[in-house]
Amino acid sequence: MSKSALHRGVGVALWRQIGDEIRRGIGAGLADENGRLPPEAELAARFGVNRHTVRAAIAALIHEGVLRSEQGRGTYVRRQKRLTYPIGTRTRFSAGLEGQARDRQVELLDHMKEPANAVVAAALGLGAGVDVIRLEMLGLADGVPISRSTSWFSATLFPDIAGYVARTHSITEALALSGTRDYRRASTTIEARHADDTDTRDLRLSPGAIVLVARGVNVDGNGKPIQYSQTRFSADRVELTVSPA
Amino acid sequence: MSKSALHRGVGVALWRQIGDEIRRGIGAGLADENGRLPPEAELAARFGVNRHTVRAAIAALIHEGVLRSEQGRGTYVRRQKRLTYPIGTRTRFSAGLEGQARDRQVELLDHMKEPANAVVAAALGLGAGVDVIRLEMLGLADGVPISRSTSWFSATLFPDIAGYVARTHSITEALALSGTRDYRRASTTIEARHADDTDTRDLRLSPGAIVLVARGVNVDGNGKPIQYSQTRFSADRVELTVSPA
DNA sequence: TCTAATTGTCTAGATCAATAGACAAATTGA
DNA sequence: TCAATTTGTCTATTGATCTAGACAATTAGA
Repeated sequence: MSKSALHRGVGVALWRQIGDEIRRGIGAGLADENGRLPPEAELAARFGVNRHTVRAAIAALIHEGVLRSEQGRGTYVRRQKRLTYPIGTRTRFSAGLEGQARDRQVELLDHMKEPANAVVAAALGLGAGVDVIRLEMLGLADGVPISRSTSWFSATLFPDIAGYVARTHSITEALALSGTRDYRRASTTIEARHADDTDTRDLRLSPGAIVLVARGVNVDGNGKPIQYSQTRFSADRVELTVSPA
Repeated sequence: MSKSALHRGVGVALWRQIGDEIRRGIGAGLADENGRLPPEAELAARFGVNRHTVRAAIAALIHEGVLRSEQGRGTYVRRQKRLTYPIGTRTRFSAGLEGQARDRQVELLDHMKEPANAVVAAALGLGAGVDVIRLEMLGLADGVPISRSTSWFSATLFPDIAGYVARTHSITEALALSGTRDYRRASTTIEARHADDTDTRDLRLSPGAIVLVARGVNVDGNGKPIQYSQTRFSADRVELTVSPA
């Protein structure tokens, strides 16, 4: 839409700005039909910088897993399109990405029982300090980390949720095994911020990258809150769709 | 939640990382009840950098209008809380921010008639190349730019929309004057990216800042598309809430 | 009024970012 | 096989960023 120029002396190195620009350009026709980027010399001319500066940008994107380059041939994009993740009343990780990635999977990184803090207690409608179970999860599409979420469940109602998730790799199935066959999204809040340490590690991002943060509550058929979760998405790999009804 | 450490040699200057960190810390208890930040020396110690580096970060935030500092007294936050902007079927700019800001206003920056491109035509259900009216608008809360939007309307159905918006400073009223008394949001897509030139100028951001981009279609009572819009929010000043139903 | 706390300004040196140029190494197609 | 294209590596130089230290200016409180 607007051709964002580079800014010097604003605390962001040119190679990083160019890297962000290239990432954005991918999917907007920067690469050709084979996913091949223009040669370094041409990019340098287009951005009005030295080739070494473009090379630094490309090196960073290669490190992130966005690009891959071959001597004598050129530099190629690893994945062309951004995923679209639906946010609606009936969001399920795997079903939402169907048709966009061959392999979709939820991995349980960690789980623990802990007393609910004020926010979690309020969201789940529990008294403060009541025991809840916290799950740390990673969502993957074709082996690439897409989302990193933290969820809380009542320890009384879902004592075995962690085991079920570990076994089935699915929240929907784990809830079904716990006796909750249906659930829906009651509310979602979305914000954006720079990636922090946890994000860069788990989502394989570089510092300065953007994460979308979605916080929300899932309720059962009777409207009773069963899950509070906070999910971080890589803004480079995902966009969110708010589906009506 | 996680104490994000600083990263050296990653293309983002320390003073900018610290600036982002301070911005995030505001509203998470970094400033005291009077909006006063810890002294520079303490911040420098906390981040493990020289005081001059913290000063560079603060200088940038002062330039952005986030902070204000007084010699001998300390450094203060200008606005403590982030606004919450609701995204739902019945989103209206002014009503959505009611109670969060005293003064809310929509300003028409520019308008023109132009042939619809493929995306706009598809969204509005028009043939490609049919004339549409494009409005460039700025949303303000208490004089601070909050959102920057571009909207398209059918030129046949809403020939005078620009004049009505300029006069009433309200989309809802301009549509009513055009004969459309009710409308609702059919779909919204949300993504996050770094601010580009237009964003930094109109929303008074610094490069490297984050914008939330919401794209969506409003339809009238019969489900007929009447407005396609693309709105950019400053992620530092706004969070989005997805309201159900 | 004096002192402590705090922000503002200056100087000097060390490290990182960007430019410039040259040439090597690999690939492709004539 | 040869030439053109493209990525990979090296050296050297200039400007931006970060550190270190010292001291001035302003404010608030004892």
